Amino acid sequence: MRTWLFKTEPKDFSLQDLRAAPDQTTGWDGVRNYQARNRLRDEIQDGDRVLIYHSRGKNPSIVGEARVTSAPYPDPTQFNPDHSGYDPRSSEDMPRWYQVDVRYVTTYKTPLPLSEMRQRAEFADLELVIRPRLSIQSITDRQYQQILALCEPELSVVGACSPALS
DNA sequence: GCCAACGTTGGC
DNA sequence: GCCAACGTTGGC
Repeated sequence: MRTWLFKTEPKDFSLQDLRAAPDQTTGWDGVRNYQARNRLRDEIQDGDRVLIYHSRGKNPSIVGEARVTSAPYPDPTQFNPDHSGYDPRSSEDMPRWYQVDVRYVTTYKTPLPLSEMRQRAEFADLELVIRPRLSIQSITDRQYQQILALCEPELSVVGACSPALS
C-alpha cells in the first residue's frame, strides 16, 4: 500500500464534507493536470492511503486521512458540457482525465501546517515543499510516520500506525 | 519542437 | 486580493 497526498480547497470540498458524504465516500473529480492524471491513472491503487491537505485556507495544513476505494476510472465531469470540468477534447472512447473514489478515515487531532513542514529538516524532500503546485503527491513511508507522529502521537507507536476505518 | 503569451494555483 | 511561480497552449 502506498501513501498519497491529495490537495483540496476546503471552501470547495473539505475533509468534513467527505465525512458527511453518502457512505463517507466521493469521486475525487476535477484533476486537470497531466502529471497528477498520470499518477491517478497509472499508479494509484484501490486500498492506498490518502492524506488530505487543505490549501488556500488561512493556515494550509494536512488535516486527516482517507482511503482509495476504487480502481481509477474516467472522471465523468469531463463529458458534461454544463460542468466546469468539461473538456471538449475528451470522448467516452478517449477519456483524458481520471479519478478514484476516496472514503473518509479520520480527522487528525493536530493538523500539520505547511509552515511547520517547511521549517522541519525531515520534510525537506516532501513534494509539498519542493513542488507545491502538484495536486496528487507521493508520500514515502518514512514521511508518513513522521507526519503521523506530529498529527496523532498516540497512533504512531510502531506497528499501530494505521487508524481503522470509522 | 521552441518559446512567448496566457491562464491557474495557492501561499501570503 | 495580490502576485510569483508554474503549467499549458498554439503560432511559427
